Amino acid sequence: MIKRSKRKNISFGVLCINKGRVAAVKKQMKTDVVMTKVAQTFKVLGDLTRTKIIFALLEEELCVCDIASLLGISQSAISHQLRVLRNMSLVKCRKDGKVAYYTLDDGHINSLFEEGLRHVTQA
Amino acid sequence: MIKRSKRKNISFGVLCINKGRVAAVKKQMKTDVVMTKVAQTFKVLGDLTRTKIIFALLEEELCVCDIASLLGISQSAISHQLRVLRNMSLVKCRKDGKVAYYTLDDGHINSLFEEGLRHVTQA
DNA sequence: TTTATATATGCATATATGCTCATGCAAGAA
DNA sequence: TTCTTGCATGAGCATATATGCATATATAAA
Repeated sequence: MIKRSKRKNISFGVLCINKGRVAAVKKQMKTDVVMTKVAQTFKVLGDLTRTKIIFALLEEELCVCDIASLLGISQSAISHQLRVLRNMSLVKCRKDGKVAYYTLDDGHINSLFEEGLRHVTQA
Repeated sequence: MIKRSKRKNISFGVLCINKGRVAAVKKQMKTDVVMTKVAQTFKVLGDLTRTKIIFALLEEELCVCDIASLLGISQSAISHQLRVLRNMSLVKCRKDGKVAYYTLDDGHINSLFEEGLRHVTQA
């Protein structure tokens, strides 16, 4: 049996192999706040239901039951996800009587989403 | 007490309020396969550790322990995440002896990532 | 008023996810 | 050969997440 107790995380003792490169990257690295926001933005777009909602709202202003009908997903599920998108300020809501109409609330989402589509549909 | 048993999902019976809009969106809607790929791509980018890895590799070719050192995250965690990125063909690996060097394996990721950064750092 | 409808939301739950720990494995050093 | 090193990976755990159910809320109709 090989004893492993000696090594553990010596790589953290050595730190890294290419110190120059690591230092260079460290200089360019954004703050944790910025990186967290970037990750959060991608994460919100990283769910099939929300992806479809965004795509739909890219085309038309729709109410909750429209979206539910379009995607074949329960009103509850859509409502829950719309809240997530609202909290991220990606969609906004307009009330017309009992009906809640949703639209995109972020110009950048278009280009971001289309960039994602382009990535997937490339050769 | 109000009885709710009568209604349930009548909204699915009615289907939707704006049939025209829904039909229009349906025409434009991509296939589930495409939408799933889009969502998966965003999901992979939607984790802080992976976001940082991508950013780092945008700047330099790095080995596993470089990345671990740079981000202050264990070698194991980095390795696990690199596998995720490998499985999505977002990074590729070059072996130099015991050392595994990683680079980005997808030109589109640059623009996608920078679009995300732009989204976050806007006013 | 009472009833119906469109949406929102708290709770429970099943599944997914990210990390640590331990260890496997391959390449080089001793 | 044996030991060390850099990386990969499976198991287990703790947290996160997406959805269904039941119900609350608000608006409108009857």
